[in-house]
Amino acid sequence: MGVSLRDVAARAGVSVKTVSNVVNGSAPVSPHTREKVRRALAELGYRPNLSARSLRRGRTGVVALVLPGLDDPYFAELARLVTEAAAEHGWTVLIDQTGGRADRERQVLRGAGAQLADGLLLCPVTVGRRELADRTDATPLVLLGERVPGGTVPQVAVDDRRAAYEATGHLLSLGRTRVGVIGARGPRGPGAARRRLAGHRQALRDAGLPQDARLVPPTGTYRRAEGAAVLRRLLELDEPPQAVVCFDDLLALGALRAALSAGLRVPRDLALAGFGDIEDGRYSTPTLTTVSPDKAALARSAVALLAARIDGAPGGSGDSGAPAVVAGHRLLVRESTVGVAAAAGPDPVVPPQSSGAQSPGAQSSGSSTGAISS
Amino acid sequence: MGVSLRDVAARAGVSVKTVSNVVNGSAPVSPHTREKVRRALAELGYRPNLSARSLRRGRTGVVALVLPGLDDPYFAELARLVTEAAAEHGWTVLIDQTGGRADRERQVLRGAGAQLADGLLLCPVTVGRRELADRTDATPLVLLGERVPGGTVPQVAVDDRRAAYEATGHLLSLGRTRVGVIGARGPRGPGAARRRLAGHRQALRDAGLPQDARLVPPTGTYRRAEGAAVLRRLLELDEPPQAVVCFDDLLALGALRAALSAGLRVPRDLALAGFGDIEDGRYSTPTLTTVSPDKAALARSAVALLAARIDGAPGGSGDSGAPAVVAGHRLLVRESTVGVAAAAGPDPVVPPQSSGAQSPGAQSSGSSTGAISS
DNA sequence: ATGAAAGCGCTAACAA
DNA sequence: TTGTTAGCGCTTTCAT
Repeated sequence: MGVSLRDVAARAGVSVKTVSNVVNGSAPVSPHTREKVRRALAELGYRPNLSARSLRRGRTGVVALVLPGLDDPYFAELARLVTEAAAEHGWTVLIDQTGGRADRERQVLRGAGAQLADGLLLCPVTVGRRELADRTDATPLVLLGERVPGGTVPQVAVDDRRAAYEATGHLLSLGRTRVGVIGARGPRGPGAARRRLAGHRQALRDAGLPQDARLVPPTGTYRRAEGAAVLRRLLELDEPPQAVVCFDDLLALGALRAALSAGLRVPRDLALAGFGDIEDGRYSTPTLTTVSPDKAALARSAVALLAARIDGAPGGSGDSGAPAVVAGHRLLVRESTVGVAAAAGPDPVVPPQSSGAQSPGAQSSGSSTGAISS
Repeated sequence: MGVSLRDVAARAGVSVKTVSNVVNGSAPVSPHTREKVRRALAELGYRPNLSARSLRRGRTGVVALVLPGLDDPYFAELARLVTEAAAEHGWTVLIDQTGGRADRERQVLRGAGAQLADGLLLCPVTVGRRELADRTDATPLVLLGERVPGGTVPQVAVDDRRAAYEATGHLLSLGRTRVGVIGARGPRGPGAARRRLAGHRQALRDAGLPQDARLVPPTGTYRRAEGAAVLRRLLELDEPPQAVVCFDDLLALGALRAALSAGLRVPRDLALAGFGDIEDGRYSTPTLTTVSPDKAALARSAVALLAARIDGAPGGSGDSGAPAVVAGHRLLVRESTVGVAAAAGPDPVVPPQSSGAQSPGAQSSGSSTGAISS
C-alpha cells in the first residue's frame, strides 16, 4: 500500500497521534515538532487513506446526487452548481444517473448497493409520496426540484404552478388564444408537471378561455425528439395552437425544430415557450422564451438542507416537520414569442441575465435566495 | 451506526466469517446455514460498510473521471457512457470538473486531496507531456480524448488529424476555397486542437490552396459565446470565409447563431461544420454537419484500459509501453453544409445514425471497436 | 464447512 | 504538548 501515518511517525521520530494532529490540526503542536513532521510528510509523500478515515469517523465526505441523466443540460448545469455548493461544505459529489427509471429511483431510496454516501440529493422523476413514506434507509435525504406535501422530507423547488401561470399568461398577452401544452403528465417529478399544468389552466380560466384537452397531449420523456413528435401531432389538429408552452426546454427545442421544418414561422405562426433556461435556448434561432429557475439557489439550498440534516441540526424552522424551500424564477422573454426586434439588444446574442431585464414583457417572481416555509 | 456483520452473525447464530461468505460468495456455505444467514441479513437490513471493506481490500471500487465540465454536452454524454461502461466492471464513477483550469488538472495528477479513487480517467485540457512525466502519484491513469506520445500513459482518442482532414475536405468539395477555422490553439487537450489544425492544413495543401493565417484566429474556451465572437471577427475580414470548420460543436452552434444574426444564409453564404456530434446539432436549424467520434468506443476502451491497469495486467500489447487506442469517427453531413434537401430523409429530424448513412457525402473512417497500437 | 483472531489506517479517549 | 491504546467493520490467514 501507500505511506501510512505510522511510517511518517517513525521517520519524524514522533508518535502517530502527533502526525495526525499536524495533518488535521486537531490539537496544538509545538512549532519545532510540527516542522519535523511536515518535512517527513513531504519526504514520504503522505496522503491520507480516505477509507480508514471514513471508517473511523463514520462519515465518507461524499454525498450522492441522484438525477435522471446528465444528457439533459438542465441537470448537467444543476450538477455543476450542486458540486460547487457541496465543495464549500467539504463534500465530494457522486452523480447517480437513473435514466428516469422507476426501479433505479426506488433502489436509491432503499439504499441499495453499498453505503458510500453520507447523504442523498434526489431529483425524482417517478417516486412520490408513498415511496418516500415507505422508506426505511436512514441516510439523510433532500428532494431537489420536487414538492411532496406532508413535511416528511426536506425539499427545494420553484413555484411551478406560478411559473406556468406566468408563461401561459405571457402567451395569452400576445393575443394567442389557442395555447397548447407539451410535457403534461411527463417526468421531472410526478408532481411538477401536474402543478405546471394547474398553473396553465388557471391562466386560461383567468382569461376566460376554454380548456381544450386536445391541446394537451400526453408526453413521455423530456427529450428533443419527444418535443418534436408531440408538436407534429398538435399541428395535425383541425385547429392547431397559435402558441405552445413546453414544460421543459428540450421539449421546446425539439418542438421548435419540428415547427420550422413544417414551414412555420416562429413566433409569427407559432409562439413557443420552455422551462429551464438551458444554454441551448439562448443560442437557438429564434432564441427561446423560457422560465428560468434560480438554479444556483436550488443547488445552494439543497446542499444547505442536506448539511443540516447530516449534522443533525433541526434544519430550518423548528421541529414542525421538514423544511421546504421555494427558489425563485423569472420568465425570460426572447425571440420565440416576441420576435427578433423586441428581444435583442445591441448584441443579437444576449447573455442570460440581461435578456429578461431588458425585455418589456419579462416578469419575475420569487426571491433568488429562496423562501423557507414548512 | 448501522448494522454490522457481527450483529447479523449474532442473530443468525453463526460466525462473522460465515456471514461474510454468504454476502460475498467467497466460500461455500451449506444451504441450511445460508438460509439462516439470508434471513438474518434481510431482517436486520444489513448493508456493507464500504469504508471498512475498502480499507481491508485496499480498493474503493470508485474511479474518477476528470473533465473540464458537464456543461459541455459532449462531456456530459461521455460521462454517461463511461459510467455505464464502468458499472459493468462493478465500479462507481466520480466526476471531477476542472473548469478547464490548469491548476486543477495538475492537482488531480498530483493526487491531491485524498485517495478516494482506484483509478483516474483524465480528459486533459492543459496538461501535456511534461506534467505527465513529472507525475509521482501511483494511481493508475488513462487519458481520454488526448494523445501524448512517448508511450508512458495509456490513452484513447480519435484520429483528430484525419477527422479534420475529412471535414475540411468536405467543405472544399463543395467549392468553398476560403475555409476558416474556429478552435485552433484552444483547449480540449493541448494536442488535439493542434492535430486537427494539421489535418485542416493538409487538406488545403492537397487541394493546392494557400494558407491564410487570418482565417485561423486564436480561440479560447470551447463555448457557444466564444464561437459566436470569433465568427463575428471572421466576418469583418476583407475577404470573409465561405466556410468554417469548428473544432467543437459548441463553437459551431455559437458561430451558427452569430452568422444567422448577421443575416447570412447557412449554408448558402457560409457553410459550417463542427466536431463532437452533440444532440443540439441534430436539432438546430439548420442541422449541423459534424465529425462524430465513436463515443461509446472511447468510453468502453478507456474503462477497459483502466481496468487492465488497476488489475495489474500488462494492459494490451506486451510490455512495450502503454497502449494507445484509436476510436473510430464518422463525418455526418447535415444541413449546415449541404442545405435542407440533401440532408433530410422523409423525416426532417433525423436520428444520429441514419443521418450519416443516408447522406451521399458522408465519409467514415476508423473502426468503432477501436484499433490498438502501442 | 465453519470459527477465532489479526490487522488494514485512522481518530478519539485517556495517560503521562 | 505528546504518547499509548482501543476499536471502527470488514476480509483474511490459520485452525478446526
